[in-house]
Amino acid sequence: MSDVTTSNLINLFDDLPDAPLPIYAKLKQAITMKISSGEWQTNQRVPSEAEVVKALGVSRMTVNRALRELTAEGYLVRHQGLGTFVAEKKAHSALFEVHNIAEEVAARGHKHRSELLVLESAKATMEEAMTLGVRTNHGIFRSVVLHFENDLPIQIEERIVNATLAPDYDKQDFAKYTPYEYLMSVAPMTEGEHLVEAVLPNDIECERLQVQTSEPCLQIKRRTWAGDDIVTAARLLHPGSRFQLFGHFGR
Amino acid sequence: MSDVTTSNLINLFDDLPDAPLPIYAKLKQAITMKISSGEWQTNQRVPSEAEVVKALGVSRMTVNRALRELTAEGYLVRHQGLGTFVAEKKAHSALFEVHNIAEEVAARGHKHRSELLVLESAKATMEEAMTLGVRTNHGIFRSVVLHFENDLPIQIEERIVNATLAPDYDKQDFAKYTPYEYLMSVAPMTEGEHLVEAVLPNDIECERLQVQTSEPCLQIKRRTWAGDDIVTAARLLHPGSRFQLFGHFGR
DNA sequence: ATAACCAGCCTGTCTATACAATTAAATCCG
DNA sequence: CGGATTTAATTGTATAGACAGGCTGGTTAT
Repeated sequence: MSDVTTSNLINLFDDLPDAPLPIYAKLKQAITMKISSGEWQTNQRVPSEAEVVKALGVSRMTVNRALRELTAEGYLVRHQGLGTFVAEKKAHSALFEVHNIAEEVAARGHKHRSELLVLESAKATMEEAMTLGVRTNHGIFRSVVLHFENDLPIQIEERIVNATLAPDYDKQDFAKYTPYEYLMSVAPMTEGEHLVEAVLPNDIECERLQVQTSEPCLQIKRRTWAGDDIVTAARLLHPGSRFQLFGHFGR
Repeated sequence: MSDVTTSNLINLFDDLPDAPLPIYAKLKQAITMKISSGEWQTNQRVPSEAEVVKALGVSRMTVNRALRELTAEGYLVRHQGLGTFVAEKKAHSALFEVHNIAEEVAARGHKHRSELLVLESAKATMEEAMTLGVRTNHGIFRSVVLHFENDLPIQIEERIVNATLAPDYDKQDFAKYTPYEYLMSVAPMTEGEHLVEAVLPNDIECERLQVQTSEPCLQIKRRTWAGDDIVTAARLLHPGSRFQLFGHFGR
């Protein structure tokens, strides 16, 4: 882990908009800029509190607050006795939550229905096993459900399910309840991850969603945990012309 | 907003495992327990720093740290001159976290640079005024910035800014700092909303992003509040082949 | 040579004090 | 009565000082 020369300290406050910000905030801003500009690389050591105090003539508690908050925000990592370092990439940055499609449609006051296209019991391929965190040939279920909003296709839901954690998945009536609703009832989903992309649909997907080949679609890949186990992984495909993801943060 | 009796203070430290925790951490734990148990209701006023100091005999800075961190974590809301209150429940509202494209690129260990394409002062059209929640002809700034990751276009950032809230927006050097970084420094962004869609780029956008006309793009529309005012609205366009949104929920 | 020790650096926490900024209520005054 | 002003309460920030605890590297003792 390389060091940071003192020269980097001298201009920490340079070129900052002289907005009426508290000192600790200016310091935070100056440091995040050093990081995002690439001047301070991952795992590189950043100046110690004492060094900043000496260079900038501010109180150690002020420096401490800036570094502590940046650590809480994931920019820095601190080790007692060693120093402060630029953290590894912020993995979980943009976070959002997606609702159950049936709920969403209902919330808009529209009619929801769904068609079950595939429901089978199978053994996990290597790729599926990787996705679910199980061994190859572990028992899984595969399902494909097509969701409609006011009789227009709104989502293709491709899903694989860990059979150990939801053994009765293939006995459900998915015309009545969505797979999501059933899985929520059998396994308390405590954690999840999403991957959102814009993609072009293939021919089968075009037909199912009733869109042109050239129409961009919003694809959401989602994995859901119950405790340490992955319950299910889904790929949700929405026609771009009829679907938006809405999110809200703060208060 | 009702009050909290002093009796609630006396036993703040009771029933806590006497784990070797710092005082501020015990205080945080005691307060979150009061909230999650329902003893302290939403919008209810919680003891002031001075009251806790008097009741528990700890330093005000220690109490301040506990309350400040709980505020950052969304448990409390503080108003200078008024007091500290239990925050609204963090509902199942889909939440995103804002971040900065420059940071993201840097986090991946890649080089970020940006080109300022447009920066102008103007009067809000009716549509822009609606978006920003101001009157037509209210002063705004418009900017278009093209962001690169390792010299490949990764984002077109179209933005309008409320000139009243960020009067020096047009005097910034957006080759050095992103608009996001400047706006964060002048206005504490407390709230925001996102709209994510899959769209096809028009000809100008294709050229700027160096993609084919048929390539789907991920479009994020974002509005950001500081208190009750909308500071800025942005439209972010990413090439679908080079960009994914990643999210994580739960714990 | 090896082990034990220690000095120095660094972060983590706590305290006491001071002043600024904001808000609501109380007070004053015409 | 009503408007302007003052006051008290509360949070926000900054500072100086103190001590604890972890880590590293050099020194000393065996």
